[in-house]
Amino acid sequence: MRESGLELRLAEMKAALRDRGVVVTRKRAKLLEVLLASDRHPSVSEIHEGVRAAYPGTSLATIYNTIEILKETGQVLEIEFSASANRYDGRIPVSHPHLVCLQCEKVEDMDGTMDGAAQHHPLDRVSRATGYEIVRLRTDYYGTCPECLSASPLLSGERGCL
Amino acid sequence: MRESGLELRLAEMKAALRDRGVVVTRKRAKLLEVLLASDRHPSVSEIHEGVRAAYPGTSLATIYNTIEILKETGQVLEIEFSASANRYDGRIPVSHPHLVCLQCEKVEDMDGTMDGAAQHHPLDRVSRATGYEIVRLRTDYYGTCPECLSASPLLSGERGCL
DNA sequence: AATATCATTTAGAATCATTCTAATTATCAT
DNA sequence: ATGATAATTAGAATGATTCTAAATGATATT
Repeated sequence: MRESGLELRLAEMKAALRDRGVVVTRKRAKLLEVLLASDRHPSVSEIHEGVRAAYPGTSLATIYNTIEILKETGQVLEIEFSASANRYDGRIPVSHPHLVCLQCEKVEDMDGTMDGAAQHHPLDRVSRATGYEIVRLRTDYYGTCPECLSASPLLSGERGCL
Repeated sequence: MRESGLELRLAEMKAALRDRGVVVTRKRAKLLEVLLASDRHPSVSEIHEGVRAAYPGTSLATIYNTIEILKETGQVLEIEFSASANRYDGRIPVSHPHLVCLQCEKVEDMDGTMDGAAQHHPLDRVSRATGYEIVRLRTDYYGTCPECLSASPLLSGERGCL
């Protein structure tokens, strides 16, 4: 995503918070920046560290609180894991596929050319077909990333820790 | 799935455990039965209750231990949730799409005619395209099931607790 | 049958991410 | 300044899962 895209996205998130009636405090603004700063899909504690770099006193609760508001306003996509911390995508806050490395816990967006799943099964089509009111879709591929594969090729076929 | 299919599946799971070198104790056999008994995708505590109905003294640890072995042998599919207990699919232990109700926490297999995602993106095709060694795929649709919708139609558009 | 061995099972403690709580602090309008 | 409201905090509580060390059970060998 281009720089301008990120700027736009940042403005969008701030606007969404304001519309929601909450103040975009300096800590919250920093949180948004940290969230958008990388494509790493950071966890709450990574975000916490990032915010604390600027505002050392920041509590974990503030991160959780703000993430909760972002979730409620549809401004962040939560990627849940039961065996490790949840990860957050602020750049693209709607359902889209990911690649998850079970060794290093990297979470990547899957290349657009591959992301057929979301296209083939738009939420409303599934809603009509099933009678559910579908609000989101999770499409994630789990395995070992190229870096981890070359770091220890023995990993082939094993299973990881996520 | 027909009764014979379940019997077959049960035998398959027992064989897999024996091949692994672990004993299919009565408690473990009961666990497998409970796991296969419904299409509810039970949680560990539901399984625990089911096993305790037959063997009251059974500890939670036994359920977790055995589920772990089943996971390692590819005999159960773990559907992870961070906000509530994981759910387990012993009937179809390979990646396939689910419908998840955010209100009542029901987890259903998605009808075969809809499950295009797994077909369109076989794991090895994604592996080739990404350089990952993909071992499984998660494709789950989240929303409100028809029963919950008719129970309280106001739910439309809200978000749930999962 | 007695014993040694090894897997299984157990209760409870430990862990860890997340949520909750109650008190404090900051902000803003009057 | 004052009062009201929101934001933030530290720490406790929660809940699913994992770990631990001891107890039990089954099996094979003698």
